[in-house]
Amino acid sequence: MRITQADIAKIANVSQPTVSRVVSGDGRVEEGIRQRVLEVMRAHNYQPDARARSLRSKRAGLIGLVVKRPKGGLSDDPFFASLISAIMDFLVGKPYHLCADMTLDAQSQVGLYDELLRSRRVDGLILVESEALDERVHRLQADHFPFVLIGNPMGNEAIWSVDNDNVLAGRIATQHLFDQGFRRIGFLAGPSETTVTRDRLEGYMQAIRGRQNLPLVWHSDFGSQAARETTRERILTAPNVPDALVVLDDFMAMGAVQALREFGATIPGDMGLVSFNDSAICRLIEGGLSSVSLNIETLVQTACERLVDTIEGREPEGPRRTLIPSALVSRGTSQPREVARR
Amino acid sequence: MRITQADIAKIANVSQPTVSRVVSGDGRVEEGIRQRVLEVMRAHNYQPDARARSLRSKRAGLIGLVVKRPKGGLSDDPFFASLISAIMDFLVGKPYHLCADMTLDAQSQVGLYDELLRSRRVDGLILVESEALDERVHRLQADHFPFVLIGNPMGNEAIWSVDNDNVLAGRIATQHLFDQGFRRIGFLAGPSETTVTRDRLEGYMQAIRGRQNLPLVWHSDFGSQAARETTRERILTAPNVPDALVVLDDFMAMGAVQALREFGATIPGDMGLVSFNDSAICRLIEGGLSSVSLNIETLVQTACERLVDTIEGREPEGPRRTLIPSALVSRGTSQPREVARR
DNA sequence: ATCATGCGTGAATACGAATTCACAAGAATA
DNA sequence: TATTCTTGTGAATTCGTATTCACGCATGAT
Repeated sequence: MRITQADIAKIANVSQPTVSRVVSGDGRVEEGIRQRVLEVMRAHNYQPDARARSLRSKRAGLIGLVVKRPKGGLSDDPFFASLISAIMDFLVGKPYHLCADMTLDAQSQVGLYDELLRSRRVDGLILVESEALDERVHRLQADHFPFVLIGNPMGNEAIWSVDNDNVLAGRIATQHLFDQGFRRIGFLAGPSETTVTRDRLEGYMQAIRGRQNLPLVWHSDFGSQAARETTRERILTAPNVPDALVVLDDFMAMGAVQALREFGATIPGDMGLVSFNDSAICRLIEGGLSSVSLNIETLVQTACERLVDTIEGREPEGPRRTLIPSALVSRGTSQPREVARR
Repeated sequence: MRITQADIAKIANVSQPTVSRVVSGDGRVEEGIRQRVLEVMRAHNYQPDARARSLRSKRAGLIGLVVKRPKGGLSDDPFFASLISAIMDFLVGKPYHLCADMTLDAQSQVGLYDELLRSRRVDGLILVESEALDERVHRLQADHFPFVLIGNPMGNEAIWSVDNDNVLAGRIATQHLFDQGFRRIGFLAGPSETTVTRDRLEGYMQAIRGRQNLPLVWHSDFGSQAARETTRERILTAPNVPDALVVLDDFMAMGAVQALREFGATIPGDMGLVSFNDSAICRLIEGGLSSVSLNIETLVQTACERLVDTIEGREPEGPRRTLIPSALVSRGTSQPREVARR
């Protein structure tokens, strides 16, 4: 049998509301009584019931995270791991817990939407989506439900959203290679329909403007093996082989590294490399892989602060659309050619 | 203003309990009335309130996951990523959501325990801990709270627990190297006080029994760089250099690969390698890194099924302590020496 | 015809805490 | 002394749903 406020009240010879006042720190309780109640609570190891509390006070203390991925599609995704890790970090000590859900298809999306939001299970939602074209978003807006999008809102300025500034990241990566003395810079991209490819490629295009006449772009599937094959069969055999590559992510870059090694090319002597994400694998090769770090902590912190502000009725600071700048971590694969050659 | 069962009842000209019965699928409602109520519910877009429901019916529909890690300590941990991903996979379509929390220290542990369990926020708990010496575990047992441990219960047979069979994994890895023709097999381990090191080392010891007189064990810190230094400075300079290494995890193995390459040694010609976890990085080197796969899906599925059974009042099948067998994924670093040499 | 049975329904209550409201007792003011 | 104004407290109500209980009606058995 559970100890309730009513039980505590009876034992301490006060009324249940008084116990409630003590629990929630309402000042209007005489010090003597307060102490007595606290004592009884401690003695009986009382713990308030979150459900009853939330039913009455309209605060669930839960923040939902919804990710749309195929089954098993998260385990190898370092972005997701960092994301959820950063959210959990952020929430430590705050009066919210993380409620994480995955959906497979549009069908279960809507179900989850009802299940999580309209049933008032969570106070707000973090949506992770590369593009916010979803019907959900409209429903969320129509219902005035607090939510923040991590990803691209497709120009919808009414949505609170946070994203990595992938255009900037692409520019930084390319610019860095120019600065290090590389002159024919190529881009090893992912599938052209993905936002991340589009954005980083856009940054690359901006950076080469005026410095390199011809963009050198190759599209490949994700993953190190696909990138390795593309590098071997299409980049290294191209009529105009670049002297440096911006690669869409660390895994693909590692594939490129393999292909270059097999070919007998030195890095960065024959080919400079910069990739994105700055994941743990960047340190797995001699000298390290230069990579543009995504600053996921800041991204998550910004998103969470916006969301919590919205939930708690404050107007969040800053613009609705926030882009988190990236910073390059320069390692061996982008050292100046002179240095690399001596 | 929210639509409640009472509202629906009034509109459909029935009583609130009848609406409740329709919602929860209680059969004892006349078909005509049921249809009318359903119609009104649809027309007004009714969604039950999870909080009220759970207050009354004692079911939160949440499963808690508690991980003890330092701040930021999850983002680079592929085990954790697979774990949480597998849990989310498992829960898709089931009447439970995942509530994930991280604690930093023993202090916040207890707070979280109160916050999650005793406040009845979650129905059950998944504890991820290498060793269950925690005070929490005793409290969980004392309170008869449904929970399952992922990790080592330290011989406590009263606890439902699931773990990778790391002893078996260590044996498999070592055995495999013997089978491939290696004869002086070393073990590059992590810090000796960690359970994972102890268990896999135990498997190694079992496997070399009778086949190799002397165990060859080196302890190192976690991470590729520490492993690389250990390999370079202590293994490759040892009086008795092994011809193959079992390495505690993929990252450390990649460090060993680096050291071997710098040394000019070929893999597996001069040194065979097998590691553990079978993470994505195994495919980042030419030929691939042989690794013992942990089968986290099965582990998580077993743990979750046990937990859900316990929550729903059924006695879970199988033994309290379950060990999930691992399977070796053989790749280039453990190819037979003859093959490697021709 | 009579009585046990079963079914569908609504009134009432439970779940546990927060909040509203009214009402004491005491202090401060006129 | 009579009248406000505090201040602290408890009775009652609220949140939205599930459950218990009792009642009325119809069915079937006797």
